[in-house]
Amino acid sequence: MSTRARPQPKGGKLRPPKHEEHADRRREILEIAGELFAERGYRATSIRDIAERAGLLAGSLYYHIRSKEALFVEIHNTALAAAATRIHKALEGLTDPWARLQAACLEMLEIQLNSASLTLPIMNNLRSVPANVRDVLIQQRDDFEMIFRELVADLPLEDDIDRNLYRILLLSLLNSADGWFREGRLSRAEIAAQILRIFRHQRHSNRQVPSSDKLS
Amino acid sequence: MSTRARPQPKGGKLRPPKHEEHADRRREILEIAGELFAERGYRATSIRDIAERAGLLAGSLYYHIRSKEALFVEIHNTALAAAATRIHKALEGLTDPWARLQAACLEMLEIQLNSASLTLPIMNNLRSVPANVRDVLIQQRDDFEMIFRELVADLPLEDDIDRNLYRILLLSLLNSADGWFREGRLSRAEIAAQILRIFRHQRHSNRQVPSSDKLS
DNA sequence: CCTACCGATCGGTAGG
DNA sequence: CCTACCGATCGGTAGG
Repeated sequence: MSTRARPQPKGGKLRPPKHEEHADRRREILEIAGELFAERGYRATSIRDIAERAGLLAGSLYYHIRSKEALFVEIHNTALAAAATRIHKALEGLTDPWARLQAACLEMLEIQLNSASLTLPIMNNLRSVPANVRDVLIQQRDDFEMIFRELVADLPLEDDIDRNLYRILLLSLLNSADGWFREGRLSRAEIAAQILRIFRHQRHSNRQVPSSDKLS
Repeated sequence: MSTRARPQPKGGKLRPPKHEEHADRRREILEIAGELFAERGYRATSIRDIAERAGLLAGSLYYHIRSKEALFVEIHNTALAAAATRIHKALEGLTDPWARLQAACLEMLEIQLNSASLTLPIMNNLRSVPANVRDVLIQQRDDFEMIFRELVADLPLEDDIDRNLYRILLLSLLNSADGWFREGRLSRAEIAAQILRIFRHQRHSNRQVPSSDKLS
């Protein structure tokens, strides 16, 4: 009777096993919860909001999840992993360090500005999360930042630029994109290009034209 | 009996009038609430938290404030006004556009990283605020951004840099400073200098040497 | 400024 | 997955 509302294929062969159905339902719930957390933040999203959107009652959610905190941590991890995969894919085949950085920035923008799927912008907004949970999340974010650490390490930056701060500032911009982005004026690709125009500093020349500059 | 705990000067002349005492108490409450909002965000700060820190009971707060929302709006306004004043003061006497920008950045950093007084970093963290309140706040923030609009307008930037986005990115960095700043490694002044090193682009030359430049 | 309370909502649980 | 709850906490109010 729990499957009352869902159409069932007649042949037993076509029906997936129970635990698979259950895993699907769980994934569905994670996705819904992810959207809500991304839209409203941790605290402003109630367990009842999630349940309602998933079509069940608040108490029933606990058949699928252990707690609100565990739910959030799992979503955050999934989102980080998905984001890392997307960025790695976006870098495939690119060798020029500036081109690689620009591609990574663009992909980060797409990720942060798309709250539609599990690959979502929860990376900010951590202040609404209980302190104990936040500590776990921040550590996993550090792992994720390794990608950018390597990207920045490859840049031919002037010596007086602190690469650590450079990376932190860049990531801070990208992670808070949904706070400052306004649809319409500039495309995401144009914004990525602009960001790179600002962050692009080379040891000797500032433009593509390698000429006309002398060393320090 | 409401003044029971506070020492009272004997002579009537030394005691401030009732309405002044009351205004003092109110200011005290605003300051306390401001710190809490800055630390925990709007939603995570309860009226009872504020009351406790101020030494009274939750219900009694409503003798001083109209509502939690009104309290937050008032604090936000006060903070923005104080920040604008501080930045204007920091710019006094400076004429070089890059020096002015750097001074403004440093002052913004100091403001954002100091959650001790009413001049505090509430500018971020707006997602935990109810939507209707947020709209009011964002508009007043726009007024505040005018300072940076002018600072950026004065910069001798290359033509292919979008000054609007340039300002938005810079402000986003500064406003989220308490999210990425780590005490210890670099001083605030050093960070401001680094930010300027990144955001400094001139039409023809990239260094301080004023020579060897021709006008466009 | 306190006492004493309101209705609403929260995360979570027991028992089926 | 539902019914029927729990204790805790929320913003806010009445009446003094």
